[in-house]
Amino acid sequence: MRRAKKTLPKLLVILGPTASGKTDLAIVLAKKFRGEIISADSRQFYRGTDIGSDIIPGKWVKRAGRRVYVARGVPHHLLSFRRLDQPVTAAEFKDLVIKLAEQIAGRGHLPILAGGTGLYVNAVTENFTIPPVAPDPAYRRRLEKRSAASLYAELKRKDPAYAARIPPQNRRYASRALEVIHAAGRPFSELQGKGEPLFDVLKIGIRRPRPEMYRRIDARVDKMVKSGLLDEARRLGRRYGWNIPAMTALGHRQLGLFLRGETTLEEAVRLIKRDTRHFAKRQVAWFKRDRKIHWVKRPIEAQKLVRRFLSEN
RNA sequence: GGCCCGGUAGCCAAGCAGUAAGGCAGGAGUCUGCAAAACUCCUAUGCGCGGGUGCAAUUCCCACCCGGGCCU
Repeated sequence: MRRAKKTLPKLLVILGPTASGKTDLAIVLAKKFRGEIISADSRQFYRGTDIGSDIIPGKWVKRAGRRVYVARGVPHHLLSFRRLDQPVTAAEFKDLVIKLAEQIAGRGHLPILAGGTGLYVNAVTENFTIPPVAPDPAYRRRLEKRSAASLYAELKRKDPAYAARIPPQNRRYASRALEVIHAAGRPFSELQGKGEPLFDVLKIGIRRPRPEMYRRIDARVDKMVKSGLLDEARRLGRRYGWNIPAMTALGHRQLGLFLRGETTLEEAVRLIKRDTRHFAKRQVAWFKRDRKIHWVKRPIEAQKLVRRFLSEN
């Protein structure tokens, strides 16, 4: 088992709740260890969301015939590469990261996966076997018309094991399960699994005291608003409407309330802060149960961990 | 000084004799193709204070304290 691990490519993962300083830490480590950063923030994939999803400012440059986004001297991947109305799913993300990490390692660089979308990170690091059933918009639309109770009843009949694991009120989980069962003809729970590890992973998490975390979030929201978040939201709303999944992004969603005249600007900003705090709390809950994460408070601690990680062989 | 209204969790607030709705904030979680999403659970032996009347009071009565309004 230990022998098999040796042959795995190394992958450094930087994670933590929003506004915790992941980006800065990832850059420090990238510079120190010749790394390239892959974003694991599900909102940074989309073009035109620079302010709202806090995409690091940089520029596209040509390097060895490829176009690369370089910020603070470090190559970044999976930023602004997709139209807002063409969602990047967890499954697609997983495949993209595997490919990118391979290429980066091939250049002799260290792939650094940095972001706060726990599910997407785990899809890679835990090598999730995601049931190969693409979202079916027409089918989903049909399910949306039904009550949670009705969806749950059907799920209970077709996949009792999965039904037992979710609350009856969660239509989204029930819907996806039914969608998979509908397409694959097998219970959802039987199609989920984990494969052998694809990478030799070091997970580093940044943790801050709750009050500090909340202060940083409030400050960042104010900064975003000053930087033109409202214009960005208006532009995206005009172009894509307010109903596509990606417009549930923090910031754009709440400013949409204001732009549609449903609330004041002040209230919308308050809601962004509140909802971002709630989000950060959920991220913390997600990461908390991952025993593999090494929690650090300062970059220097992370450096030590990475140095040791890279010298193991 | 007199009269009136109000004082219920950190905040807003319903209840007004039968043993404390709800919302917000806060906390704890769930999580395999929407995840910055969706969803679950927890949070007042207590209703300004002290008496009284009831089998029973946050709910009725008396006095007091505090806030607001009106009057002089």
